[in-house]
Amino acid sequence: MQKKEYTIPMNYASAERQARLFKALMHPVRLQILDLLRDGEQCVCHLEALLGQRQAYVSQQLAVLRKAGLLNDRRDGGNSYYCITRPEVLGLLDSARAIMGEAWSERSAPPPDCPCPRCSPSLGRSPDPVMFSTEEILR
Amino acid sequence: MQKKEYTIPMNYASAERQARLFKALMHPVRLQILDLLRDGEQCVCHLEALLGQRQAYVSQQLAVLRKAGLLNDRRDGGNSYYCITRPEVLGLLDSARAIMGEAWSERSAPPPDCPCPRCSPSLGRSPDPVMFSTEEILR
DNA sequence: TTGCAATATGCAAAAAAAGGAATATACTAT
DNA sequence: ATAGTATATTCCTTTTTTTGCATATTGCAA
Repeated sequence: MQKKEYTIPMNYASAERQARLFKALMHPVRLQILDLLRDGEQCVCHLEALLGQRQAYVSQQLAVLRKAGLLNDRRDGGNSYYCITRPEVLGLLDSARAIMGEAWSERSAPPPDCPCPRCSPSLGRSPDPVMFSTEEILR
Repeated sequence: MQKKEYTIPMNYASAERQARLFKALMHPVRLQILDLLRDGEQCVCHLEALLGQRQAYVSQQLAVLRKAGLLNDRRDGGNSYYCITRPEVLGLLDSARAIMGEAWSERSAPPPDCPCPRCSPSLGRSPDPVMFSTEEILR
């Protein structure tokens, strides 16, 4: 008779480390954010516009992802740009979609109304049609 | 000048569906359970022994995974056996491990002290060395 | 400096998840 | 039926997350 082998559970520390990753991914808006960063970095105002969420809210979710080590941020003047540090996580999203079924909608749309210099070099912050001088507004 | 394409976020419903999956995976003990089920179904008492956790606790975590659609249960006499319904989730665990680094320990160990018929056909419930008749115990 | 825009952070109430304990259910054997 | 074993579920308390709101910070321009 052959010696029987018994499986032992993966150690708790490893399980916790993995759980931390999934914990970062367990939030719909955070998943949307990661998905939006697929093709490269985006500035916060852009994400805000695309998601239609309050600024502080988006910033909070970004912070969660950043603290989990999934995002890097880069400051450029007034704007900050976030990008994915571990592109492998995108594979997790794809697997999740495959497992839970149902593809998501098309991935192209009309331009969001986002003021960041990259999105709207003309519109944006830069020239900013001045209609009143500070003095006029303050009367 | 080329028409610029804009990415839209995956719809919230999809994101929520995926989030539900990750939510089920965000718990260390649940990950340990899934890992123990890699090589096929196991009975609850077995899992209990391997994890060193209370029965009710293990049962609760199994229920979470079952309700998330990740586990199937099969009743056989007094015991119930759980198995993974979507083997693809194991890929998620592997990816998570790869992303979070650090391999887990060896996967073989001495037999757990588990009473289920499969583990210990001799030991187990079945023969059960009878030392007293019911009458004797009840006096 | 002052003011404004972009972004981040702190705080508190509400919601959700975790974990313990008791109890319920289902089978088996007597 | 009765008792015992294996497993599931319910209830309750504690801990974490979530999320809105206010405020702080940073950079830039007037």
